[in-house]
Amino acid sequence: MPVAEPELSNTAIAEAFEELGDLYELDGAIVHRVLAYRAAAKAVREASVSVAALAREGRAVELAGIGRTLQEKILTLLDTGTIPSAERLRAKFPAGLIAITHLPGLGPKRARLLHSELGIDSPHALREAVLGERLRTVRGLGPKLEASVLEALDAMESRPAGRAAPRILLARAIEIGEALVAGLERLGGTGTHVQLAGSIRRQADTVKDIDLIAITSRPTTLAKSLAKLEEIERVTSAGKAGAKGRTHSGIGVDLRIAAPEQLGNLLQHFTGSGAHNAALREAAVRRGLHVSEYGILDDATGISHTCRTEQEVYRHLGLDYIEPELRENRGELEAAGSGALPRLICSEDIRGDLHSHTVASDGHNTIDEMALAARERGYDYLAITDHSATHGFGDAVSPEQLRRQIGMVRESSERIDGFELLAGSEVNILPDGSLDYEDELLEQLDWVIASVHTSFGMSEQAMTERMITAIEHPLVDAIGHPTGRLIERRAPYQIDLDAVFAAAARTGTMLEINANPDRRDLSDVNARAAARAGVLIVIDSDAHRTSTLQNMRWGVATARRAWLTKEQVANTRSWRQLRELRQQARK
DNA sequence: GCCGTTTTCGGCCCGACTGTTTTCAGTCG
Repeated sequence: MPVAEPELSNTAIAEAFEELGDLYELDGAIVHRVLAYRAAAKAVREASVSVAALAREGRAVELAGIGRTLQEKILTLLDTGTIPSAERLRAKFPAGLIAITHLPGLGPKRARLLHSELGIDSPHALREAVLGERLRTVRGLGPKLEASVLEALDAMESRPAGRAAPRILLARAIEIGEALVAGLERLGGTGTHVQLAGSIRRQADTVKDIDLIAITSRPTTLAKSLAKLEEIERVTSAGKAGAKGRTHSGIGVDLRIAAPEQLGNLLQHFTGSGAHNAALREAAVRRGLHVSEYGILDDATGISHTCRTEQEVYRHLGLDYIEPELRENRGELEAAGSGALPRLICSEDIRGDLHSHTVASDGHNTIDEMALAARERGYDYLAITDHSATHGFGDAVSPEQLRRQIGMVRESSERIDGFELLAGSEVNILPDGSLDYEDELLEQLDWVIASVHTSFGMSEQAMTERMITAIEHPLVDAIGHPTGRLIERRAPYQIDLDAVFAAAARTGTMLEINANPDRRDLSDVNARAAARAGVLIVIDSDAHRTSTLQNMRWGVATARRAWLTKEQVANTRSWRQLRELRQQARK
C-alpha cells in the first residue's frame, strides 16, 4: 500500500495564512477579513490533526474559522506550492514592508504611508529616513514617532535573528510574578490584595508579560510602590488606576487597580485570552449585552452591571463558570452555555508519580531520598525509571545494573512504610522501534516507559512507524514525552499523531504528559486530542532530583488546559487499580 | 473571509493610549 506523499505541515499552512493576512492588511482590506485570516491561522496551528489531510477530504471546513474559500486556498497551496492572491500582493508590496508593520508603534496604515510617500521598503530604508528626519515631512507623522521608531528598530536588531520578542517559560514567569505579588502586598499595607492574571493565570506554556490585578484602600501608594520592587528595572507610568513597567529580565509588567465592586469584570478582562474575550463579547452582543472590563451594559435597560467576582460575570451572560485554563476560544463558550464543561483534574487528584530518575543514571538523589520526598508530597507510589542500556550520555544502566536496581527498589519499598516503590525503566526506543533491554528483563519490571532520545530527524513516516512499534510492544506501559519538543527551543519531531493516538487507544498503551516545564509534552492541544481518541494519559514529573518532583504542577496545568478530567488520567488511581489496567493492556 | 435565536446578506468586542491634531487616526492588548 503506497503511503501518501508528505504534505504541508500545519505550521506551514498557518504561516501562509498569517502572511496573507499581513498582505491584505497592507492592501487596505477591511479589518474583518484580515482577522479572519489570523483566526484561520490560529485554528490551523492548533489543529491536532493534519489540516492538509483534512482539506483533501473536504473536511477542513469543520474547523472553526475555515470556510469554503480558505479550504480551496489550502488545496491550491498543496497542489501548486503557492496561493495566487499572495503572489499578486507580494508583487505589490516588498517583503521588507511586512517587517515594518510588525514594529511596535507602526502598523499597516503607517507602513503603507511610508511606502507611498517616502518609498520606504525595508527596515533599513526606514532607519535611513528616520536619521534624515524625513518622517516628519509626512502629514500626521512627527518627531516623536521618529524617536520611537528608532528605538523599535534598535530593539529589533539587537535580538538574535530579528525574530519576535522573547517569551519566557511559565515556571519562570510565575516565580517573578509571585515575587511581585508578595512585594506589592507588603508595600500596599493591610487591605491590599494582588493576584496574577493574563497568560500566567491561564497557565500557558510561555508568557510575554505579567498582568497583576489589585484591590487596595491606597491606590496611589500601591502604584508607586511597583518602582520600589527589586525585580523592577523601570516604571513608565503610575497613577491611581495602576502602573506599568518592566523587570530587569525585560518582561513587561502591568498592574491594574480595581474597585472591589468591579473586580470580577477587570479580572475577567485581564485574564483573557484575547480570543476568548472577543468571542465572549461577540456572543453577548447577540443577546443585547456589551461586555468590557468595567461592566456589562444591557441595551434594553441602559444599565451597566458590575460584578465582584468572575463567577458573576459568566452567570450574568448565561454561562457556567469557565476555568482560566480553558479560556482560549477552543469551544469553552459553547460548552459553558450548554452545561458541557468538564470537571477538570486538579493536583490533589494525583496519587503517584510514574517517571523519576536516581543516581543510577542522570538523577541526583538515591532511591530512598526520592521515595521519602514523594511520600512527603502525599503520594502513595513512585516509579523509579532510570535511563536504559543505550542512553548514550555516559549514564546508561546495563542489564546487570538494572537487575541489581530492581532488588534495591524492592528492599527500599519494604523499608518505607505506607508507600509503594515501583521498579521501572525509561527505555530507549531505537530507530527501528525496538527497545534496548531484552523482554525477559522488562518482564521483571513493574512499570516501563519508552521514549525517543536519539535520531530525531527521521521522516514523518519512519518516526510514526518507530513509535507505533514501541506502542504495540506488550511490555511497554507508557510513551514518555511523545513529541520530543522543548518549548521555545526545539520543535517536535515529525510524526503522525493521529496514527499514534489510534495505536495507543487500541493497545491500551498510555501516553505521557511530561511535566518538565521545558517540555509539557504532550501539549495541551495534543493531550486533548489523545484523550478524545480514547487514550489514557499519565502525568509524570520526570524528576531528576527530589525538588523537581514538584514539577508535577506544570503537567497538571497542561492537563487542565487539555480539558482532562480525573478519570482520563491514569495516576489518579491507586497502584492496585493501575496494575489491573496494565495487565489488561498486556493481554 | 466567516457565519447564523438578525441564516445566504450584512453584520463582525471594547476601551486606552499616543501623537498629532483642533476632533481624531492609528496602534495595542
